Amino acid sequence: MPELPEVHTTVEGLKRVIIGKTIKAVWSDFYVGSTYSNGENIKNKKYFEKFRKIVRNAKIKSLERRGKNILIHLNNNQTIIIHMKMTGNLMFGRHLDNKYIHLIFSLSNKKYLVLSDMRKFASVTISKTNELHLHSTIGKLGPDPLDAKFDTKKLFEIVHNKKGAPIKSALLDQTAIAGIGNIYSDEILWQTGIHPLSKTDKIPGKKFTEIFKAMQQILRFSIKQGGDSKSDYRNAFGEKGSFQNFHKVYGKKGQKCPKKNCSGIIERLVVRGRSAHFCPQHQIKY
DNA sequence: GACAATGTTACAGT
DNA sequence: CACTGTAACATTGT
Repeated sequence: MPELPEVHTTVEGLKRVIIGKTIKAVWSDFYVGSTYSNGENIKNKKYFEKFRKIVRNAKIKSLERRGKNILIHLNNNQTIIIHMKMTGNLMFGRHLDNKYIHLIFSLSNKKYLVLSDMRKFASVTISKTNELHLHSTIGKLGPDPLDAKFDTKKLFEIVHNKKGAPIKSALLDQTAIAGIGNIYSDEILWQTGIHPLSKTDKIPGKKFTEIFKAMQQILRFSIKQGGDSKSDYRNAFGEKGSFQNFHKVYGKKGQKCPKKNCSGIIERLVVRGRSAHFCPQHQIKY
């Protein structure tokens, strides 16, 4: 599913083809049959009509990723905010070959920007560009794991201070660190030998150097692979990524731990309602 | 027809 | 108050 590397890949792909284009028309059936009729989201028909008026004839100025959100900045001080959630895919010019498309922007070059979403969990909202910091989710996002200003010290301050919380939950908390989801949190903890239920304030300080390194290395490696397509992820051009071929623990329940000289069998447990995959042999519970 | 999938949030609990 | 855990919700394929 789209986490930081997948959203990054989508945004970089779209940058190449939609910047400078004008949005000529917008179509959506997201609100059809939706129970979300009062939401601040285009699943609410009234909100969609307002959204359509604002974006029509606006020019796409730039694109940006914040956490797992795609921001499309327009030239009228408005920014479209798209969160793909589990099965969303934002793609360029593929509106005819997919029955899960629920949002279409017609662009000035006769091409299309489309949002495909089998589960229809995606959210699409709009905000004034200079008021993004007030947006309900964007405004609360923690620092980005790949931000040049982010370092081990900051990671320690943020995560170690979440007293009592399991490390798995802390990594998934978008207000703490923005962009890590279930796949990458499992992989980071496997790599660093930390049990997902370890309390953040019990993990030794020096371990955070390892966590920081693993976090950046794994995310960067996945970006190089074009993201993870174990689930439904496709990039802006409908292509799969290949990080799923390098999973060490995610989705590997019952299999032998791939760490050298480790004989553990991968287990799965539920933390904060989410599945956590780990090796009970080499991942230590602090 | 129950269940699973995951990010987010409302709410209950410590 | 500050913080965490839990349940529920969005929806549909299996």
